[in-house]
Amino acid sequence: MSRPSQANLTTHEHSGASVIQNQASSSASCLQRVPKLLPSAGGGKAPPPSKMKKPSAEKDSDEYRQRRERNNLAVKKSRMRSKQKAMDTQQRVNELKEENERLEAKIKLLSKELSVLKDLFLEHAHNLADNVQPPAAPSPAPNAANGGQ
Amino acid sequence: MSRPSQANLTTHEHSGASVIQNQASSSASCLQRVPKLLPSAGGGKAPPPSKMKKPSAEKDSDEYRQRRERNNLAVKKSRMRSKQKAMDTQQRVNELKEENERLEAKIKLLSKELSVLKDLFLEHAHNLADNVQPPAAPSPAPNAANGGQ
DNA sequence: AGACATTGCGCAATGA
DNA sequence: GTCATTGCGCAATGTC
Repeated sequence: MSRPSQANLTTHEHSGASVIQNQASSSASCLQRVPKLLPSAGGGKAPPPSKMKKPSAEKDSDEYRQRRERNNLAVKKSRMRSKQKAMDTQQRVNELKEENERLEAKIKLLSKELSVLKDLFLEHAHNLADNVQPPAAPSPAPNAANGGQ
Repeated sequence: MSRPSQANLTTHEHSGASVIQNQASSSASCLQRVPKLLPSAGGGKAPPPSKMKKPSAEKDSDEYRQRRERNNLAVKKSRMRSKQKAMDTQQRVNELKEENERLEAKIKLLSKELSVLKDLFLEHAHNLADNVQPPAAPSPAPNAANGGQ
């Protein structure tokens, strides 16, 4: 479930080949400059360019390559899960909204039922009061102006 | 207006200096990292490394740099909004859950009320049935009504 | 001590 | 044409 097929990952030509660079094996090959990052700012600091964490070696190392690949996989997985989670959350919102509507409808219905019963009760009470008192003259005033609330 | 203060961006030490790399320095001719991408795979193509979309020029162009910078800003903005949206969605879930609880509590209360009223009704009905059983003589024998004889 | 997971960032392709 | 989105790799960092 977590990993469909990482075999494809290695292939992974997303679109147009873009930066395909292969350091292959032999020959250090140092073409292509990588101007990445900013050209330093004016007022900022002036970090000595001759500073690199990686002493040139390490990068060609097989182990480095392997670590990178593993990390790339991990990153991909993590991002996938992140997206999935987002979608799940969105769906949850929809479900909750639906349930909310259902509950509100139910409340409406119960309220109505309650209102009817209360009215019946009131009517009964009036009838009883009126009937018991004057047995011969039941006043025909069944209903009154009573709001449900 | 697009760049509030790129001075900081350039410096941009979000955590700890990260990848500040400058290709314009002496020494270390070409050890930048470019091994990007994977070593091709089984069915994939074999992209000749000696092929670059960017004829070396273009990249040094001021316009290129400018475009990149602008895109970087756009990317940042987009990602920020994306995260914000995700958080909003999560919060919505919480709100909806709260409201759901509220509604359910209300339903419970209404149901209880309804139940009580119904029970009262049943009780009354039984009483009536017992008392009104004999339609001819429903009155419980008035004590002094006909005692004259 | 290693391995995996997260996160910020830049690049490039694509969408609108 | 510009900006917005998205997939990807890299590196730093966090967690176990």
